[in-house]
Amino acid sequence: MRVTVDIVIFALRDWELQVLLIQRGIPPFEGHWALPGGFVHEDESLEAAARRELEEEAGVRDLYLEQLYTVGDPGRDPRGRVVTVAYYALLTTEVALVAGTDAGAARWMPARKHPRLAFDHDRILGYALERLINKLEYTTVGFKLLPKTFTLGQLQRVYEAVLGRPLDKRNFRRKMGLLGILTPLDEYVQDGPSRPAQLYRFSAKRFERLRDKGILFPF
Amino acid sequence: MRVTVDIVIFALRDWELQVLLIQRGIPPFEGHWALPGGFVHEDESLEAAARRELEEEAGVRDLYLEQLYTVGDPGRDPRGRVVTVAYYALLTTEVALVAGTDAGAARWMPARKHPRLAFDHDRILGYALERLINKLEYTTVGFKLLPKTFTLGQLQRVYEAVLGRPLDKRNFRRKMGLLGILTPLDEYVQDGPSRPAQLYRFSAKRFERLRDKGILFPF
DNA sequence: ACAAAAGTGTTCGATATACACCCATGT
DNA sequence: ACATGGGTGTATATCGAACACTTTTGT
Repeated sequence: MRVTVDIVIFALRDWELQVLLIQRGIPPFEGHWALPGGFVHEDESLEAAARRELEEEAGVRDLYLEQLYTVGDPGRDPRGRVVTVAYYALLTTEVALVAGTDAGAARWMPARKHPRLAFDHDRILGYALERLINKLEYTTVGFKLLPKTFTLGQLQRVYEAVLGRPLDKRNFRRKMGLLGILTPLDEYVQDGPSRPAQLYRFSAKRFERLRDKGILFPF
Repeated sequence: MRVTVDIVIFALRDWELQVLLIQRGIPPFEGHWALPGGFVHEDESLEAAARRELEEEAGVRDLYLEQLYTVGDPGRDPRGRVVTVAYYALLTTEVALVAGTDAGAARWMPARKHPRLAFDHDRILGYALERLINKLEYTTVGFKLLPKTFTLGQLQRVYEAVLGRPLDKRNFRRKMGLLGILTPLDEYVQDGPSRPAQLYRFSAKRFERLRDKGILFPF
Protein backbone atom coordinates (compact mmCIF):
# COMPACT_ATOMS: atom_id res chain seq x y z
CA MET A 1 0.00 0.00 0.00
CA ARG A 2 1.48 3.33 -0.98
CA VAL A 3 1.39 6.32 1.33
CA THR A 4 1.57 9.92 0.17
CA VAL A 5 1.35 13.32 1.79
CA ASP A 6 -0.57 16.19 0.22
CA ILE A 7 -0.34 19.71 1.53
CA VAL A 8 -2.75 22.61 1.48
CA ILE A 9 -0.44 25.62 1.49
CA PHE A 10 -2.22 28.75 2.65
CA ALA A 11 -0.91 32.27 2.46
CA LEU A 12 -2.24 35.79 2.33
CA ARG A 13 -1.51 37.50 -0.96
CA ASP A 14 -2.98 40.95 -1.58
CA TRP A 15 -4.83 40.39 1.70
CA GLU A 16 -6.72 37.50 0.18
CA LEU A 17 -6.45 33.93 1.43
CA GLN A 18 -4.87 31.87 -1.32
CA VAL A 19 -3.61 28.31 -1.83
CA LEU A 20 -0.68 27.07 -3.87
CA LEU A 21 -1.73 24.55 -6.51
CA ILE A 22 0.22 22.49 -9.02
CA GLN A 23 -0.84 21.71 -12.54
CA ARG A 24 -0.36 18.01 -13.19
CA GLY A 25 1.88 17.13 -16.12
CA ILE A 26 1.09 13.43 -16.28
CA PRO A 27 -2.01 11.23 -16.12
CA PRO A 28 -4.20 10.66 -14.29
CA PHE A 29 -5.87 14.08 -14.24
CA GLU A 30 -3.26 15.46 -16.64
CA GLY A 31 -3.66 19.20 -16.93
CA HIS A 32 -5.82 19.41 -13.82
CA TRP A 33 -4.80 21.43 -10.79
CA ALA A 34 -3.94 19.52 -7.65
CA LEU A 35 -2.48 19.91 -4.19
CA PRO A 36 1.28 19.56 -3.99
CA GLY A 37 2.39 16.25 -2.51
CA GLY A 38 4.27 13.04 -3.07
CA PHE A 39 5.21 9.66 -1.73
CA VAL A 40 6.52 9.12 1.78
CA HIS A 41 9.99 7.58 1.78
CA GLU A 42 10.70 4.44 3.77
CA ASP A 43 12.93 6.15 6.30
CA GLU A 44 11.21 9.50 6.88
CA SER A 45 8.35 10.47 9.14
CA LEU A 46 5.08 11.72 7.68
CA GLU A 47 5.81 15.27 8.74
CA ALA A 48 9.35 15.06 7.31
CA ALA A 49 7.86 13.94 4.02
CA ALA A 50 5.50 16.90 4.05
CA ARG A 51 8.35 19.31 4.75
CA ARG A 52 10.44 17.78 1.98
CA GLU A 53 7.63 18.18 -0.51
CA LEU A 54 7.13 21.75 0.63
CA GLU A 55 10.74 22.49 -0.13
CA GLU A 56 10.78 20.60 -3.43
CA GLU A 57 7.53 21.87 -4.84
CA ALA A 58 7.17 25.28 -3.27
CA GLY A 59 10.72 26.13 -2.22
CA VAL A 60 9.79 27.02 1.34
CA ARG A 61 11.02 25.93 4.79
CA ASP A 62 10.40 26.80 8.41
CA LEU A 63 6.68 27.20 8.30
CA TYR A 64 3.68 26.16 10.33
CA LEU A 65 2.56 22.64 9.45
CA GLU A 66 -0.28 20.64 10.91
CA GLN A 67 -1.78 17.29 10.07
CA LEU A 68 -5.32 17.48 8.78
CA TYR A 69 -6.92 14.20 7.77
CA THR A 70 -6.13 10.90 6.09
CA VAL A 71 -8.04 9.66 3.08
CA GLY A 72 -7.69 6.18 1.72
CA ASP A 73 -10.76 5.00 -0.14
CA PRO A 74 -9.99 2.31 -2.68
CA GLY A 75 -10.41 3.82 -6.10
CA ARG A 76 -9.59 7.41 -5.21
CA ASP A 77 -6.45 7.05 -7.34
CA PRO A 78 -6.95 5.12 -10.59
CA ARG A 79 -3.35 3.88 -10.45
CA GLY A 80 -3.97 1.74 -7.39
CA ARG A 81 -4.40 1.84 -3.66
CA VAL A 82 -3.00 5.04 -2.20
CA VAL A 83 -3.44 6.30 1.33
CA THR A 84 -2.90 10.04 1.59
CA VAL A 85 -2.15 11.95 4.76
CA ALA A 86 -3.22 15.55 4.21
CA TYR A 87 -1.47 18.46 5.93
CA TYR A 88 -2.00 22.15 5.84
CA ALA A 89 0.72 24.78 6.01
CA LEU A 90 0.70 28.50 6.72
CA LEU A 91 3.18 30.82 5.06
CA THR A 92 4.02 34.31 6.22
CA THR A 93 3.36 37.05 3.73
CA GLU A 94 7.05 37.60 2.92
CA VAL A 95 7.72 33.91 2.32
CA ALA A 96 4.64 33.63 0.14
CA LEU A 97 6.13 36.19 -2.23
CA VAL A 98 8.85 33.79 -3.36
CA ALA A 99 7.05 30.48 -2.85
CA GLY A 100 6.27 28.46 -5.93
CA THR A 101 8.20 30.66 -8.28
CA ASP A 102 10.63 27.90 -9.30
CA ALA A 103 8.17 25.22 -10.29
CA GLY A 104 6.63 26.47 -13.50
CA ALA A 105 3.43 24.55 -12.94
CA ALA A 106 2.72 26.09 -9.51
CA ARG A 107 0.23 28.90 -9.05
CA TRP A 108 -1.49 30.73 -6.25
CA MET A 109 -5.26 30.75 -6.38
CA PRO A 110 -7.99 32.14 -4.12
CA ALA A 111 -8.83 29.59 -1.44
CA ARG A 112 -12.56 30.06 -1.92
CA LYS A 113 -12.60 30.26 -5.72
CA HIS A 114 -10.49 27.81 -7.61
CA PRO A 115 -10.90 25.30 -10.45
CA ARG A 116 -11.99 21.74 -9.86
CA LEU A 117 -9.06 19.85 -8.42
CA ALA A 118 -7.77 16.38 -9.23
CA PHE A 119 -8.58 13.30 -7.13
CA ASP A 120 -10.53 14.20 -3.97
CA HIS A 121 -8.51 17.34 -3.43
CA ASP A 122 -11.57 19.59 -3.42
CA ARG A 123 -12.79 17.87 -0.29
CA ILE A 124 -9.39 18.11 1.35
CA LEU A 125 -9.11 21.81 0.58
CA GLY A 126 -12.58 22.45 1.92
CA TYR A 127 -11.78 20.61 5.09
CA ALA A 128 -8.52 22.52 5.50
CA LEU A 129 -10.33 25.82 5.15
CA GLU A 130 -12.90 24.79 7.73
CA ARG A 131 -10.16 23.74 10.15
CA LEU A 132 -8.25 26.96 9.65
CA ILE A 133 -11.34 29.06 10.33
CA ASN A 134 -12.09 27.14 13.51
CA LYS A 135 -8.53 27.27 14.77
CA LEU A 136 -8.33 30.98 14.14
CA GLU A 137 -10.81 31.55 16.93
CA TYR A 138 -9.20 29.60 19.70
CA THR A 139 -5.52 29.40 18.82
CA THR A 140 -2.88 31.75 17.52
CA VAL A 141 -2.60 30.40 13.97
CA GLY A 142 -3.48 33.86 12.71
CA PHE A 143 -0.01 35.06 13.59
CA LYS A 144 1.54 32.35 11.45
CA LEU A 145 0.37 34.16 8.34
CA LEU A 146 2.21 37.37 9.22
CA PRO A 147 5.87 38.33 9.63
CA LYS A 148 7.33 38.64 13.12
CA THR A 149 6.25 42.25 13.39
CA PHE A 150 2.99 43.59 12.09
CA THR A 151 0.44 46.31 12.60
CA LEU A 152 -2.96 45.82 14.13
CA GLY A 153 -4.53 46.70 10.82
CA GLN A 154 -2.62 43.90 9.13
CA LEU A 155 -3.59 41.45 11.84
CA GLN A 156 -7.23 42.35 11.44
CA ARG A 157 -6.99 41.91 7.68
CA VAL A 158 -5.62 38.40 8.27
CA TYR A 159 -8.62 37.52 10.40
CA GLU A 160 -11.03 39.04 7.91
CA ALA A 161 -9.45 37.22 4.98
CA VAL A 162 -9.59 33.84 6.72
CA LEU A 163 -13.05 34.26 8.18
CA GLY A 164 -14.36 35.79 5.00
CA ARG A 165 -16.23 38.61 6.71
CA PRO A 166 -15.44 42.09 8.01
CA LEU A 167 -14.74 42.68 11.68
CA ASP A 168 -15.28 45.74 13.82
CA LYS A 169 -11.99 47.55 14.32
CA ARG A 170 -12.59 48.65 17.91
CA ASN A 171 -13.87 45.30 19.11
CA PHE A 172 -11.01 43.53 17.40
CA ARG A 173 -8.42 45.73 19.02
CA ARG A 174 -9.99 45.49 22.43
CA LYS A 175 -10.10 41.73 22.32
CA MET A 176 -6.49 41.46 21.18
CA GLY A 177 -5.48 43.90 23.88
CA LEU A 178 -7.31 41.97 26.60
CA LEU A 179 -5.57 38.76 25.60
CA GLY A 180 -2.30 40.48 26.46
CA ILE A 181 -0.27 38.53 23.96
CA LEU A 182 0.84 41.47 21.84
CA THR A 183 3.95 43.48 22.60
CA PRO A 184 4.03 46.97 21.11
CA LEU A 185 7.33 48.05 19.61
CA ASP A 186 8.76 51.54 19.30
CA GLU A 187 8.51 51.35 15.55
CA TYR A 188 6.00 52.65 13.11
CA VAL A 189 5.39 51.84 9.49
CA GLN A 190 3.36 53.49 6.84
CA ASP A 191 1.70 52.06 3.80
CA GLY A 192 0.23 54.64 1.52
CA PRO A 193 -1.07 58.07 2.47
CA SER A 194 -2.15 57.63 6.03
CA ARG A 195 -1.07 57.89 9.61
CA PRO A 196 1.90 55.59 10.47
CA ALA A 197 0.88 52.43 12.31
CA GLN A 198 2.60 51.00 15.36
CA LEU A 199 4.31 47.65 14.99
CA TYR A 200 3.64 44.76 17.37
CA ARG A 201 4.98 41.31 17.85
CA PHE A 202 3.32 38.19 19.15
CA SER A 203 4.48 37.39 22.69
CA ALA A 204 4.66 33.62 22.88
CA LYS A 205 5.76 33.68 26.52
CA ARG A 206 2.68 35.50 27.70
CA PHE A 207 0.57 33.20 25.61
CA GLU A 208 2.11 30.09 27.22
CA ARG A 209 1.52 31.53 30.67
CA LEU A 210 -2.12 32.23 29.96
CA ARG A 211 -2.62 28.85 28.39
CA ASP A 212 -1.07 27.03 31.35
CA LYS A 213 -3.42 28.86 33.67
CA GLY A 214 -6.33 27.60 31.61
CA ILE A 215 -7.31 31.11 30.63
CA LEU A 216 -6.74 30.38 26.99
CA PHE A 217 -7.62 27.30 25.06
CA PRO A 218 -5.44 24.28 24.46
CA PHE A 219 -3.98 23.74 21.02
CA MET B 1 4.48 0.37 3.51
CA ARG B 2 1.88 -1.27 5.73
CA VAL B 3 -1.19 0.60 6.91
CA THR B 4 -3.13 -0.27 10.04
CA VAL B 5 -6.08 1.18 11.90
CA ASP B 6 -6.17 1.37 15.70
CA ILE B 7 -9.30 2.29 17.59
CA VAL B 8 -9.86 3.93 20.94
CA ILE B 9 -13.20 2.50 22.04
CA PHE B 10 -14.86 4.63 24.67
CA ALA B 11 -17.89 3.72 26.72
CA LEU B 12 -19.45 4.61 30.03
CA ARG B 13 -19.43 1.74 32.48
CA ASP B 14 -20.64 2.35 36.00
CA TRP B 15 -20.76 6.02 35.00
CA GLU B 16 -17.02 6.04 34.48
CA LEU B 17 -15.35 6.68 31.13
CA GLN B 18 -13.54 3.51 30.12
CA VAL B 19 -11.62 2.19 27.11
CA LEU B 20 -11.46 -1.31 25.70
CA LEU B 21 -7.91 -2.66 25.58
CA ILE B 22 -6.42 -5.88 24.26
CA GLN B 23 -3.61 -7.83 25.85
CA ARG B 24 -1.07 -8.75 23.17
CA GLY B 25 -0.34 -12.44 22.79
CA ILE B 26 2.66 -12.13 20.51
CA PRO B 27 5.82 -10.04 20.32
CA PRO B 28 6.58 -7.21 20.10
CA PHE B 29 5.19 -5.98 23.41
CA GLU B 30 3.93 -9.45 24.28
CA GLY B 31 1.78 -9.30 27.37
CA HIS B 32 1.37 -5.54 27.15
CA TRP B 33 -2.01 -3.89 26.74
CA ALA B 34 -2.72 -2.18 23.45
CA LEU B 35 -5.47 -0.56 21.43
CA PRO B 36 -7.47 -2.92 19.25
CA GLY B 37 -6.58 -2.65 15.58
CA GLY B 38 -5.20 -4.39 12.54
CA PHE B 39 -4.12 -4.12 8.96
CA VAL B 40 -6.18 -2.42 6.30
CA HIS B 41 -7.11 -4.76 3.49
CA GLU B 42 -6.36 -3.86 -0.11
CA ASP B 43 -9.99 -3.41 -1.10
CA GLU B 44 -11.55 -1.73 1.93
CA SER B 45 -11.67 1.89 3.00
CA LEU B 46 -9.96 3.03 6.18
CA GLU B 47 -13.26 3.42 7.97
CA ALA B 48 -14.44 0.01 6.77
CA ALA B 49 -11.27 -1.50 8.19
CA ALA B 50 -11.93 0.19 11.51
CA ARG B 51 -15.50 -1.13 11.59
CA ARG B 52 -14.32 -4.62 10.70
CA GLU B 53 -11.81 -4.59 13.54
CA LEU B 54 -14.48 -3.31 15.90
CA GLU B 55 -16.65 -6.25 15.04
CA GLU B 56 -13.83 -8.79 15.15
CA GLU B 57 -12.16 -7.63 18.33
CA ALA B 58 -15.02 -6.12 20.30
CA GLY B 59 -18.09 -7.67 18.71
CA VAL B 60 -19.87 -4.36 18.16
CA ARG B 61 -21.48 -2.66 15.18
CA ASP B 62 -23.43 0.49 14.44
CA LEU B 63 -21.53 2.90 16.58
CA TYR B 64 -20.12 6.37 16.32
CA LEU B 65 -16.71 6.35 14.67
CA GLU B 66 -14.45 9.28 13.91
CA GLN B 67 -10.95 9.54 12.54
CA LEU B 68 -8.46 10.94 15.01
CA TYR B 69 -4.88 11.18 13.81
CA THR B 70 -2.31 9.32 11.76
CA VAL B 71 1.05 8.30 13.14
CA GLY B 72 3.84 6.94 11.02
CA ASP B 73 7.27 7.58 12.48
CA PRO B 74 9.86 5.12 11.27
CA GLY B 75 10.75 2.91 14.20
CA ARG B 76 7.46 3.09 16.05
CA ASP B 77 6.94 -0.60 15.25
CA PRO B 78 10.07 -2.75 15.58
CA ARG B 79 8.81 -5.07 12.85
CA GLY B 80 9.11 -2.45 10.13
CA ARG B 81 7.49 0.62 8.69
CA VAL B 82 3.86 0.87 9.72
CA VAL B 83 1.56 3.83 9.23
CA THR B 84 -1.38 3.77 11.63
CA VAL B 85 -4.62 5.68 11.22
CA ALA B 86 -6.16 6.09 14.65
CA TYR B 87 -9.93 6.29 15.17
CA TYR B 88 -12.07 6.67 18.22
CA ALA B 89 -15.45 5.07 18.75
CA LEU B 90 -18.28 5.74 21.17
CA LEU B 91 -20.47 2.92 22.47
CA THR B 92 -23.83 3.34 24.09
CA THR B 93 -24.11 2.00 27.60
CA GLU B 94 -26.22 -1.03 26.58
CA VAL B 95 -23.82 -2.04 23.81
CA ALA B 96 -20.85 -1.66 26.11
CA LEU B 97 -22.28 -4.32 28.39
CA VAL B 98 -21.66 -7.04 25.82
CA ALA B 99 -18.63 -5.59 24.02
CA GLY B 100 -15.36 -7.43 24.31
CA THR B 101 -16.81 -10.41 26.08
CA ASP B 102 -15.82 -12.86 23.32
CA ALA B 103 -12.16 -12.07 22.99
CA GLY B 104 -10.58 -13.37 26.17
CA ALA B 105 -7.76 -10.89 26.03
CA ALA B 106 -10.03 -7.82 25.94
CA ARG B 107 -10.72 -5.74 29.01
CA TRP B 108 -12.35 -2.45 29.90
CA MET B 109 -10.15 -0.05 31.83
CA PRO B 110 -10.62 3.50 33.13
CA ALA B 111 -9.70 5.98 30.41
CA ARG B 112 -7.66 8.11 32.78
CA LYS B 113 -5.98 5.31 34.73
CA HIS B 114 -4.61 2.43 32.75
CA PRO B 115 -1.33 0.51 32.43
CA ARG B 116 1.38 1.57 30.04
CA LEU B 117 0.32 0.65 26.54
CA ALA B 118 2.31 -0.92 23.72
CA PHE B 119 3.83 1.11 20.86
CA ASP B 120 2.82 4.78 21.02
CA HIS B 121 -0.70 3.94 22.11
CA ASP B 122 -0.49 6.03 25.26
CA ARG B 123 -0.14 9.12 23.12
CA ILE B 124 -3.01 8.10 20.89
CA LEU B 125 -5.29 7.44 23.84
CA GLY B 126 -4.38 10.78 25.40
CA TYR B 127 -5.13 12.55 22.18
CA ALA B 128 -8.46 10.74 21.80
CA LEU B 129 -9.48 11.79 25.29
CA GLU B 130 -8.56 15.39 24.58
CA ARG B 131 -10.56 15.35 21.37
CA LEU B 132 -13.58 13.80 23.05
CA ILE B 133 -13.56 16.43 25.78
CA ASN B 134 -13.35 19.25 23.27
CA LYS B 135 -16.05 17.83 21.03
CA LEU B 136 -18.37 17.35 23.97
CA GLU B 137 -18.67 21.09 24.30
CA TYR B 138 -19.60 22.04 20.78
CA THR B 139 -21.12 18.92 19.25
CA THR B 140 -23.58 16.28 20.31
CA VAL B 141 -21.13 13.40 20.84
CA GLY B 142 -22.36 13.16 24.40
CA PHE B 143 -25.57 11.54 23.19
CA LYS B 144 -23.59 8.82 21.42
CA LEU B 145 -22.68 7.35 24.79
CA LEU B 146 -26.30 6.89 25.85
CA PRO B 147 -29.23 4.80 24.61
CA LYS B 148 -31.92 6.47 22.49
CA THR B 149 -33.86 7.51 25.57
CA PHE B 150 -32.29 8.73 28.75
CA THR B 151 -32.92 10.90 31.77
CA LEU B 152 -31.37 14.28 32.34
CA GLY B 153 -29.49 12.87 35.29
CA GLN B 154 -27.91 10.24 33.09
CA LEU B 155 -27.00 12.82 30.48
CA GLN B 156 -25.34 14.95 33.10
CA ARG B 157 -23.39 11.97 34.40
CA VAL B 158 -22.10 11.40 30.86
CA TYR B 159 -20.81 14.94 30.68
CA GLU B 160 -19.26 14.71 34.13
CA ALA B 161 -17.55 11.41 33.36
CA VAL B 162 -16.04 12.69 30.14
CA LEU B 163 -15.03 16.08 31.45
CA GLY B 164 -13.80 14.61 34.68
CA ARG B 165 -15.42 17.23 36.90
CA PRO B 166 -18.83 17.79 38.49
CA LEU B 167 -21.36 20.10 36.87
CA ASP B 168 -24.10 22.18 38.40
CA LYS B 169 -27.45 20.48 37.89
CA ARG B 170 -29.49 23.61 37.33
CA ASN B 171 -27.06 25.21 34.92
CA PHE B 172 -26.75 21.97 33.01
CA ARG B 173 -30.49 21.55 32.66
CA ARG B 174 -31.03 25.14 31.65
CA LYS B 175 -28.38 24.97 28.96
CA MET B 176 -29.75 21.73 27.55
CA GLY B 177 -33.23 23.17 27.64
CA LEU B 178 -32.22 26.33 25.81
CA LEU B 179 -30.59 24.33 23.04
CA GLY B 180 -34.00 22.88 22.35
CA ILE B 181 -32.66 19.59 21.05
CA LEU B 182 -34.26 17.38 23.69
CA THR B 183 -37.73 15.96 23.31
CA PRO B 184 -39.41 14.94 26.57
CA LEU B 185 -41.31 11.66 26.47
CA ASP B 186 -44.32 10.60 28.50
CA GLU B 187 -42.28 7.96 30.23
CA TYR B 188 -40.61 7.84 33.55
CA VAL B 189 -37.98 5.53 34.93
CA GLN B 190 -36.71 4.94 38.37
CA ASP B 191 -33.35 3.70 39.55
CA GLY B 192 -33.21 3.03 43.24
CA PRO B 193 -35.22 4.71 45.97
CA SER B 194 -36.00 8.09 44.51
CA ARG B 195 -38.43 10.08 42.49
CA PRO B 196 -38.96 8.74 38.96
CA ALA B 197 -37.13 10.67 36.24
CA GLN B 198 -38.59 11.73 32.93
CA LEU B 199 -37.15 10.19 29.78
CA TYR B 200 -35.93 12.30 26.85
CA ARG B 201 -34.63 11.65 23.42
CA PHE B 202 -32.19 13.61 21.32
CA SER B 203 -33.96 15.45 18.52
CA ALA B 204 -31.62 15.33 15.55
CA LYS B 205 -34.01 17.30 13.37
CA ARG B 206 -34.06 20.29 15.65
CA PHE B 207 -30.33 20.07 15.96
CA GLU B 208 -29.87 20.15 12.18
CA ARG B 209 -32.13 23.15 11.91
CA LEU B 210 -30.22 25.07 14.52
CA ARG B 211 -26.91 24.15 12.99
CA ASP B 212 -27.98 25.25 9.52
CA LYS B 213 -28.98 28.60 10.91
CA GLY B 214 -25.52 28.97 12.35
CA ILE B 215 -26.86 29.00 15.88
CA LEU B 216 -24.98 25.88 16.75
CA PHE B 217 -21.49 24.95 15.79
CA PRO B 218 -20.40 22.94 12.77
CA PHE B 219 -19.22 19.41 13.27
C1' DA C 1 -38.39 9.03 59.42
C1' DC C 2 -34.90 9.14 56.31
C1' DA C 3 -32.10 8.46 52.33
C1' DA C 4 -31.65 9.43 47.43
C1' DA C 5 -32.19 11.44 43.21
C1' DA C 6 -35.61 14.69 40.58
C1' DG C 7 -36.89 19.00 39.69
C1' DT C 8 -36.83 24.25 39.73
C1' DG C 9 -34.98 30.57 39.50
C1' DT C 10 -32.31 34.35 40.52
C1' DT C 11 -28.21 37.14 40.88
C1' DC C 12 -23.82 38.65 39.20
C1' DG C 13 -19.81 39.13 36.58
C1' DA C 14 -17.72 38.45 32.08
C1' DT C 15 -17.96 38.53 27.39
C1' DA C 16 -19.65 39.82 22.71
C1' DT C 17 -21.78 43.31 19.85
C1' DA C 18 -23.18 47.63 17.93
C1' DC C 19 -21.86 52.03 16.89
C1' DA C 20 -18.94 57.37 15.33
C1' DC C 21 -15.51 60.47 15.54
C1' DC C 22 -10.76 62.68 15.49
C1' DC C 23 -5.67 61.97 14.08
C1' DA C 24 -1.53 61.86 11.17
C1' DT C 25 0.08 61.61 6.72
C1' DG C 26 0.75 61.81 1.35
C1' DT C 27 -0.95 63.76 -2.69
C1' DA D 1 -8.47 70.20 0.65
C1' DC D 2 -9.15 65.57 0.62
C1' DA D 3 -8.45 60.74 0.70
C1' DT D 4 -6.59 56.97 3.47
C1' DG D 5 -6.00 54.06 7.16
C1' DG D 6 -4.74 54.66 12.48
C1' DG D 7 -6.46 55.13 16.73
C1' DT D 8 -9.98 55.46 20.62
C1' DG D 9 -14.91 54.49 24.46
C1' DT D 10 -19.58 53.51 25.83
C1' DA D 11 -23.95 51.25 26.19
C1' DT D 12 -26.51 46.94 25.74
C1' DA D 13 -27.44 42.16 25.27
C1' DT D 14 -26.01 37.59 26.06
C1' DC D 15 -23.84 33.90 28.30
C1' DG D 16 -21.70 31.29 32.00
C1' DA D 17 -21.10 30.58 37.12
C1' DA D 18 -22.59 30.39 41.75
C1' DC D 19 -25.97 29.07 44.79
C1' DA D 20 -30.61 26.03 48.12
C1' DC D 21 -34.75 24.21 48.65
C1' DT D 22 -39.01 21.24 47.74
C1' DT D 23 -40.80 16.84 45.64
C1' DT D 24 -41.36 11.99 45.00
C1' DT D 25 -40.33 7.55 46.00
C1' DG D 26 -38.36 3.04 48.40
C1' DT D 27 -36.82 1.22 52.60
